[in-house]
Amino acid sequence: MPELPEVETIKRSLEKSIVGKKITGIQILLAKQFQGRKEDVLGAKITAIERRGKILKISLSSGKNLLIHFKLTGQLVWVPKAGERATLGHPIPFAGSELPAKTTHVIFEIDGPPSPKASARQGGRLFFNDLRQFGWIKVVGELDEQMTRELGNLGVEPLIKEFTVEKLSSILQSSSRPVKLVLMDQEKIAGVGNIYANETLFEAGILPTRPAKKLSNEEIKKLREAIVKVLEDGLKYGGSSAADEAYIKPTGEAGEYQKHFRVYQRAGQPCPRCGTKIQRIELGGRGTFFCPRCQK
DNA sequence: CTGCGGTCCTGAAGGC
DNA sequence: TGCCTTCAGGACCGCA
Repeated sequence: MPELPEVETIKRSLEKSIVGKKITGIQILLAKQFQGRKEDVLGAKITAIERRGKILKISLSSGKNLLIHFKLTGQLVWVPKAGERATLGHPIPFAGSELPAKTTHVIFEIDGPPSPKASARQGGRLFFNDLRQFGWIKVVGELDEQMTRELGNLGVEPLIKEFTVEKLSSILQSSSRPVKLVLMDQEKIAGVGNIYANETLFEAGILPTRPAKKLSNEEIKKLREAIVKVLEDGLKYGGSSAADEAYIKPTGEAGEYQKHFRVYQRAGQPCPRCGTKIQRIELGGRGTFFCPRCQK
């Protein structure tokens, strides 16, 4: 499921392939997943791509932005126009299957400007696929009501310097909820979901059920380092494409971070550190994995 | 503030 | 074989 490292990977990939190009067409195959007016998007140039928490923001020359939330199974796949693909040696689209797929719900047609550089002018199609249909694309203006609703309440970005021990400490001290739920609260820390919360707590040696405000200063310090390390690892491996996950990069390639899971979806298997069986419990309705010996 | 259950949705897995 | 039930999960909503 796209969390911070996955969305950041998507962002970096699309920056290379579609920034500077123009949206020349949109096909909306499932209306509920595209909220806004087509006219605000058609004919606009893509000027920038950013990420805030788990949300992707595509800025347009029209002054509007496309906000995209992938939720559990959303994907963006970029397929350059046939013919030019061979020239670039582009990887296989959509893990080998045909697009549009049954799960394709929105298609953007994108053309590049005249340019001496092949990759800069190459047009193609950007497919928004979403098996579970929980994701969404919203057209919003800078600082408008929708934009504020979606982005305004997000918490601190964990990979910027403002995410200090003091900041994390104040976040944790304000809640008696289990620390894992606080890590996953988007209004506290933006971008951490179930996978990275589980892996982070293993890395820090802290039980997911511990009341947030009861962590010691030493534990808070370790937790901050663990959050940063685990998210950066996720990013290094291009995100995680686990067995039950739909995440792929816009090139159609899988991420590799699932090969480095130490607790997530490893119930019953030995802890990589001490060999004790990894346990699974439910916390806030989510599968929660931990080593009962390494995590205190 | 906190937790709980329901909602959206589909494919996989399990039961018989 | 085939039908039926159960379940996972990000974010949100109503309720206790």
